[in-house]
Amino acid sequence: MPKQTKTYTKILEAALPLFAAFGYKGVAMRDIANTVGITAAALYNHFPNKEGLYLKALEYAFEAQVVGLSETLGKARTTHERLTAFVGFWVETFGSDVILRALLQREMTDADETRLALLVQHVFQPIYAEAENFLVSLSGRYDPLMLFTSIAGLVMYHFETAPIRKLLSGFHPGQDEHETLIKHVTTLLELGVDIA
Amino acid sequence: MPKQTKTYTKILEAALPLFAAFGYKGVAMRDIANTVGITAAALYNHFPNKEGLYLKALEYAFEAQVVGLSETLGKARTTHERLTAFVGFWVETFGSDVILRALLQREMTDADETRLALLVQHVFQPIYAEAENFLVSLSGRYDPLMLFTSIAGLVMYHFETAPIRKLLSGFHPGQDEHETLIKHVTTLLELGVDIA
DNA sequence: GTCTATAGCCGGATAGAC
DNA sequence: GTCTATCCGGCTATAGAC
Repeated sequence: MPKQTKTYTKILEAALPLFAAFGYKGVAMRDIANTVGITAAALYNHFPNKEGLYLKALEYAFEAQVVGLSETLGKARTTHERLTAFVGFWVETFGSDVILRALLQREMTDADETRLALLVQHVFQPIYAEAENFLVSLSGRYDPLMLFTSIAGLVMYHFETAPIRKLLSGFHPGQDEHETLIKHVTTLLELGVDIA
Repeated sequence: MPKQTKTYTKILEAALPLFAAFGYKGVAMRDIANTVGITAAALYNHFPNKEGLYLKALEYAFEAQVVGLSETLGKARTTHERLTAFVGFWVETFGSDVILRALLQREMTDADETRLALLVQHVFQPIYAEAENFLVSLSGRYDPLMLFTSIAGLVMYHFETAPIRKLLSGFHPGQDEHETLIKHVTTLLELGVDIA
């Protein structure tokens, strides 16, 4: 199983959108092979089995996704800027990459031990580590991990519920624009609901 | 296909935890049948096919889940009490019912048109309709649906990320207690991050 | 490294006896 | 309404030629 062939990468890149859209069981080895332009049997020259292919595809999708957070946080001077940068990071990272977001969502619902560890190692732990100081500096009032989860959830749930909100009575397309979302979340975090 | 037999309900109740845990494709008709104590063929006396069974199971799980929200909101006198009640509603409804939450999560990632409509009709639209006035009264500053999504996300993302957070460095078991979560979310909503 | 062919298994669904 | 038996299609994975 040579790892650095061009085909190897082509397979991963063909597999990712499929797994993201239809899930592990929803994708057949034939589907991936067809997309690449080879037969299913040829896949086994590069990967031991379907499970192995999927795992490598996940790693490939997740690695090097967290670049730039500490830079972005460092550049920002005021707390307001840093908060906006942090919220913006979530919105841009997962708002622009539908595949990454879908994979993440599927992994969270399926909750396989091995793959969750991968997800933590490549995505959540690095982000959390870089953000922890900032989170504490934001407010000593809150548990850092809970605040982390809350900010992430504020952003991510808007994406997760997008197909649902389209059907709700209060929906307006403008709600899904990145700029609007960033502003909404940062304002809510800074000012709260502002009970009179 | 008689609908009111006892077996009919027993099938749905056997199927729901299976679908919640393993997803639509992860559950075989034989699995459901075995759990009930009949054979797979017998299932077709009650449902036209697997898809039909799944749809009825979803309806069964979702209907009458939204009881009590307007009562709860009505009882609360101060805005603080109403906010706590609303957050508490999310936490209790979905925090105590793992199956309901898993089904919801799976439906949101798979995003089938027909089933999303079901979900909106039975779950989200009723809650949103009952909460809209309250949301506007909370703060005129925010778009009601965005605020609705934000509050829901604050709660739900803590549940969704539970398996992940267990592996993160800042984790502490107390973070998963309902009381802690309610307090965290309401405080965050009322006061924000409190930038000095 | 890719192909064709196929083994072997599993899952949905039906037929027909009871 | 449930059973046994079975069909059929789809899927993973392997064997072996090129």
